[in-house]
Amino acid sequence: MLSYVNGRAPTRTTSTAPVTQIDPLQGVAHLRSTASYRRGQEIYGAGESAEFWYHLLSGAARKCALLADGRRRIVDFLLPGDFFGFRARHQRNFAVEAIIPGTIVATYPRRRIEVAADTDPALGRWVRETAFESISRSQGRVLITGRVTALEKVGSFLVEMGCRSFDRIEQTVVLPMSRYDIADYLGLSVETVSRALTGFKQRGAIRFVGPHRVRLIDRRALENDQH
Amino acid sequence: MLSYVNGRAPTRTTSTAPVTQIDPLQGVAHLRSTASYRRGQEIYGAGESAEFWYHLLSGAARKCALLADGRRRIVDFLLPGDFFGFRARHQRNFAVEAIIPGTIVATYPRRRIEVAADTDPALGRWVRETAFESISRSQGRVLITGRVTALEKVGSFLVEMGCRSFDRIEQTVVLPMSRYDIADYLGLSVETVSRALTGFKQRGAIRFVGPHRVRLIDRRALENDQH
DNA sequence: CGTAGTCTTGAGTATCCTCAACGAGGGTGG
DNA sequence: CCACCCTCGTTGAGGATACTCAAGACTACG
Repeated sequence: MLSYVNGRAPTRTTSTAPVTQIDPLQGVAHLRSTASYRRGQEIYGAGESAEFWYHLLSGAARKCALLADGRRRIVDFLLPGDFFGFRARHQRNFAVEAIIPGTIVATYPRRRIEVAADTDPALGRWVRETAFESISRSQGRVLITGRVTALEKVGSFLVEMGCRSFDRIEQTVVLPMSRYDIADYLGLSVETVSRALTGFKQRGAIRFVGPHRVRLIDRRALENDQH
Repeated sequence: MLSYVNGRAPTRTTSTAPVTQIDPLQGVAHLRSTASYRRGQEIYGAGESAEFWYHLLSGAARKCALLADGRRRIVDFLLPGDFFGFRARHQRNFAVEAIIPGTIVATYPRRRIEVAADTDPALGRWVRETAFESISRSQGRVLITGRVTALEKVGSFLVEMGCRSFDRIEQTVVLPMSRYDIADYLGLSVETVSRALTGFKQRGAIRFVGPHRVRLIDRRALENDQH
């Protein structure tokens, strides 16, 4: 059984810390406020009005949809550096929850950024670029979840995480989410995910350094489905 | 076996036709050129530099990725009104091919739109909104392809197409793509797609008016997976 | 009217899900 | 400090689902 800690009221602070930031955002840094979230805490909820854009600074989060029958479905994992919360219409379809305790997220008021972008072409371009990146990422994800066999799904998931969440010091891929989350994301059962991982381990394609740290040994074995 | 007609050189014409157009694009209408594509013809290819933005005016197209092992994977279907080709980096990951003979696509030079957007805030906002719509659409798609059973996948695919490709006159959903394309898109085999459709038909949830026209009778039966 | 591609249906098999149980780790309270 | 609980992760056995292979019916188009 999964537990959802959905307490609100994050520890919000007006940020003046010199976070390494992309240039175009410097001009609107005074609009930013950062907040820290506990494990399982909601960053924004489905049905909220889309008044803010978000920038995940540290930790990790999951973007979920609630299906009509009550089941949950993870649509995306958000990692440090990711922007999210872009929304055309005024209401949100998804909820975002922190996975890691102490996940830090920066918040920008949408309308005020839009206004600023009207007079600052560089900012406007930057928002567009960021949105385009988000599109590319989203479509790349379809290539992972759309794979046929479980081994293919898990394998390409590991490769994707290897690109997005790599610890250079320990030379390992960090999987901050639980096996349940991975299973939900890939449309598999937990057991199948676990079995696929042990399968890769036994074949020497990966090596575990704790359940949430993996070293990718044979990347080709992860991408090709050689049963 | 599928056939791919990949001939290039579409029938390109500088457009002055009074197509119904969204306001913000009026200012850059002179930059537009339209082209007609044959069935299977490539609108743009993987590896091309992303110099244009596209607007599908009539017909239908599929966005595909070529996997390392040579297999193809359909990532998206493009229907009248859809914008595509947004890309952050300079090279494209996907190829787009026409599905319907005589598919008409409008093309806008990316850089010149960007320049125009620098001085026209409404245009800049419109591009952002369009990109955000594309993100929402892409994530909604994950909810379809990420469903567990084949019936769920095919059912929610029909519902989505019911929203996107509805013929008001005949009161039918138009499925311009082949069963093979649907199967590829949903990550199923052709046979399974066919069987799921027959299943829905026999249960009275849908009614066929030719293989590419469906009337949705019981929408709830398509969304709920009641085996 | 013929051909090629598309769509449907059938039978057998492999894969993945469900149910069940057990081990490991982290946090809390005695 | 240890025991306990809760969640997470892994492994096993059995059964349902979807894939593969195969063949026939239908459509579109020249």
